[in-house]
This record gives sequence, C-alpha cells and structure tokens, in this order.
Amino acid sequence: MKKELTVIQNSCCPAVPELSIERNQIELGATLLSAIADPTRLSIINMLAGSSEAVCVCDITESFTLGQPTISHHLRVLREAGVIVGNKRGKWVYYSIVYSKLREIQALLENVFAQPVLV
Amino acid sequence: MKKELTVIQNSCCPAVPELSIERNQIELGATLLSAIADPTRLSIINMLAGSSEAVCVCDITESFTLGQPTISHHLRVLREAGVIVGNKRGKWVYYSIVYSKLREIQALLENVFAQPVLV
DNA sequence: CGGTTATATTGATGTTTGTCAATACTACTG
DNA sequence: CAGTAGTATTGACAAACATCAATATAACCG
Repeated sequence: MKKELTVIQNSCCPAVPELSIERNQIELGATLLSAIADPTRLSIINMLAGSSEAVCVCDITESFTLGQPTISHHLRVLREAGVIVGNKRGKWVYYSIVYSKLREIQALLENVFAQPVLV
Repeated sequence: MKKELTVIQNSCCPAVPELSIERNQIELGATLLSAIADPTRLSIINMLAGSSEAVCVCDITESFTLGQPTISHHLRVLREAGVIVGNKRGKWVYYSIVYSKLREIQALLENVFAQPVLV
C-alpha cells in the first residue's frame, strides 16, 4: 500500500518572524512609556508642552486635586525618565519639557511599530 | 510716609498654563500607553508588526522564556486595548496588528506633546 | 468516544505603583 | 535668628500588575 501524500498540517506557521528591534530598545521603550503612561503625568507633560515658560511646581500642583507630595512624586518620575527638567529659582522650582526626549519616545515607537522594509 | 512701590514677588508665575487637550484624551492615552508599556508586550507588537502574516500563539510563546499562561495574559491585555486581534483557525489562534490603533496611539502622543499654535 | 494539543482562565503570590500624612530641607522674611 | 512658604523625601497602605501552577475549554486525531 503506497504511502499517502497528505500534507499533515502539524505546523501552525510557515515561518516564525524575528524581532526587528534590539532588546535594549525594547527595554528602554518600556521604561519611557511607563514613565508617561499615567493620566496625571500626561497632563503635566501637556501643560508644560503648552507653556512658553517653565512652570512652577505650585502652579502645577494647583491644577490638580492631588496632594503636593503626590505631584512631587509624579514630577520625580518624569524627571528621572528625562522627560522634564527642574530649575530652582529662589524658593521656587520651575519645570520644563525636554523636547528631545519626547522626540526620542516617538522615534522608539516608530521603530517598534515599523513594518520591515519590503524587499 | 508714602507707600512703597516695591513689587513684591509673591507670585511665582505670570500665568498658569491651561491644558490644550481634553480629559477624555488624557485618560484614553494613559490607558493605551499602559497597555503597551511592557517589554514583553512591546516585543509582541514588534514581532507582529514585522510579519506579513498573522502569527500563531505557539510561535509567539516560543519566542519568550515566559510560560504560556503569561503570554496569554499579555495577549489579552493587547487584545482588550484594541492593539491586536485574534483569529481562530482550527485549534490555533493567529494574532495580527490593528495598525489603525497604532496610528491612534501615535496621534494621541502628538496631541499631548504638541505645543500650542503660536498666534 | 478517549486522548492529545493549543489556548484561555482561575487562583495564588510577590512586586510595583499611586496616594496620603508626616517630616525634612531650603530659601526667603521680618 | 525665628518663623514661614515652597518643594522633596520617607513611610505606610491599598490597588494594580506580572508571573506561575493548576485547571478549563475547544478542536483535532485515532
């Protein structure tokens, strides 16, 4: 009896795709996205990005119903991610956006989302 | 004795900036960013975005050292965020990217990061 | 039908995160 | 120098999260 030629579908995919991006970039992306993935922090970013001047912490705090230590915590997260910088003038601290870091985040997303070049 | 004309610097900022974006958008942005702000999930997105075909869960699972239920969990997070869709064929489930959702995320970031139009 | 394979769900566990109250620190003020 | 105001830090706590082991579900196979 001759052997059947039936193609057994025991493989689910023709080929397993590779990652088109390095592990470092993935880790960095996750870190940066985590830093901004919060309503309060997105609001702070939007507030600072919309201001031509650096903004004092007291004004940021006033914009939210959250307590001052909580805002200070969020500012620290953004600062440590490199998204904002603080500048002390007298007893006030003024924060402003690091635009290059925002562009870096967008560029990282581009790379993660990018389809490979069709040859 | 005449009143001093000294301008007391008891205000830290000339003006408090307003948010240039709606609260809904901030909340949506935070939700979507949280969904992708994880190394495993970013890798899955990159893997799927780099594939011309939908990819079977078993192949996704093989690409990581994490257990199958953990990958299934991450797939669920991405699916519920609308970033990927699953399609069942026989006993396999194939996932693929919802590119419109990726563009939505990028557009949201554009709005959050955008400086207001200079008049 | 009984067994096997692929995927999802559930439950448990340790870790991280957002929030607040209390406190510390720093610079101005009188 | 003592008091006050703006900001940061610490510690505590509850909620959310990532992970795994165990189990459930669903589709194929013999």
